[in-house]
Amino acid sequence: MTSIFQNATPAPVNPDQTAERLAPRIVESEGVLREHATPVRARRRQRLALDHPPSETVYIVRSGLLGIEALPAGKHRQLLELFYPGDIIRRSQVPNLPGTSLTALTVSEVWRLPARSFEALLAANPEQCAQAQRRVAEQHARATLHASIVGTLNGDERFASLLVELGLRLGNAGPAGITIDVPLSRTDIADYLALNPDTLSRITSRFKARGLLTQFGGGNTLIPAWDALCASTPLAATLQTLHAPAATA
Amino acid sequence: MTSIFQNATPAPVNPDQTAERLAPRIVESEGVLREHATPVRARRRQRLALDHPPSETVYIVRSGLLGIEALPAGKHRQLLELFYPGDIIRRSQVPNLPGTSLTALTVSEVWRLPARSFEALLAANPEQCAQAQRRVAEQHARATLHASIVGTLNGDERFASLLVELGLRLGNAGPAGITIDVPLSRTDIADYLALNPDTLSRITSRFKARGLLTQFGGGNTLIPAWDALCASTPLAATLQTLHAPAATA
DNA sequence: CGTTTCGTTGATAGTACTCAAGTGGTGTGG
DNA sequence: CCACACCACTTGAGTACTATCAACGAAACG
Repeated sequence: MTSIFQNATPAPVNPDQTAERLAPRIVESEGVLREHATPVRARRRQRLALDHPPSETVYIVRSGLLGIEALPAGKHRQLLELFYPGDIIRRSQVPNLPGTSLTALTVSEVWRLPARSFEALLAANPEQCAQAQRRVAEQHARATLHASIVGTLNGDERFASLLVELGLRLGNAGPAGITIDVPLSRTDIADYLALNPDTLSRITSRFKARGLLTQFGGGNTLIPAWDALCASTPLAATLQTLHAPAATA
Repeated sequence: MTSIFQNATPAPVNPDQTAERLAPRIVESEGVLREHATPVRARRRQRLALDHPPSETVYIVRSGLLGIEALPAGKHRQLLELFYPGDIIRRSQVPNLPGTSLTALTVSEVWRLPARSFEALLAANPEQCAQAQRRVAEQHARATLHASIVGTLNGDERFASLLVELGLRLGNAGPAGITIDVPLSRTDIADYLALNPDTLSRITSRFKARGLLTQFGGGNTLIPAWDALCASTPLAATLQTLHAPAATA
């Protein structure tokens, strides 16, 4: 049991620290991209166009949370992937599934620029080229981890993994525990974890009964015992490396 | 039913065409990378070192088939991802799961070079920088698609999807149908599709009974009815866009 | 205040996992 | 050449988990 906690120290940050840790990344990006990118604000549930390669568009997330959704024929909606500030999004990164779209899950701000411009800018700036490669590699690792989560974990473990991810990304440490303003609806969570909404409801009920979770109105969630939550998923340590503040610096 | 076949034309190629379509990609890579990369030949089941960022290594697949495997605590081995010729592999692309390793699934040839060198070369060559970005984006799409397959499809559909993928990548068109020399063992396939080996055995028996599959010794597989196989997975059209010869040119 | 939507919960069915026994092929040693 | 052990694959029976369907309750909205 101690092995899990070694690397999975509960390190959600307060808003001030969040702003602080985003600073260096934003400064680096601003230098070259700011002049050529178009700032775009998206409201909740707004879809952003995902064009195909000839006129491909690149998005860079500045704030908020976005996701890729798909609508397989005759099946439920899927939430394939989540994007956080700093992430790079382009059409060719996404499989050509029916109903694929990029959707803002919260009020978000992104930079938009043509793929050709993006590539030209990176080619002209070695430092930023390497940085973009590392960023895309990190996103790839997250996509692979998600496949692993959905493929091998049961419902409870999947949900615990998502809570750990959101806690590390969006959590605020408070006196009673970690508070998360979860930007995903029940349906979103179910679609992301490849679970039925009914099954997810049972899982949340179980978590509440076990004291792992307390819910307020409007998606506000309190996690009283972070360590106990981390112990509920075998991948807490791995999530820590990909979602903890230090990993994105 | 016709909608599936519109884009999923059975287009496995014969060896000659395979060599032909790989040509342009290899030529482009050779120019800059060849001088700085170390050619490495790996035998079947050989593991390649995956170092962490400070001394990170980049591999570029030249021939063969490789995979990322992980050994979650108390669970079965997982095959997280498959890599084909032209793919780019580095440690930071892979989640930090226990027992993570890069393994050659067939006799393979790769180019190895330090991440710093790789980044420097891309920074110096705009054309190759853009090419590498497109390649990594394509790999990302495949990883996301795999998560979708494992998350929403049942056992039969998952297996059919893998057969379509391998048929498009490795298949040879013959008089009796498409022949595939499957380089994966039963265990490999089960671990890749997040299925139990027993369950996979039942699935293959079902496929044989339905006339979708004929097996010879040593992994040689014949698919008599490609269209029927494509109709067995809802993602045939999507697989086509990511694995058909035209997609990798 | 009625209507709609979302979340919850129970009963049931379908799917895959687990364990166990049986089968076939391969390699080794007598 | 045969006997044996060993391994991978197959197949059956029981179990666990999740999906599905339906009913109910609560909150949001007109």
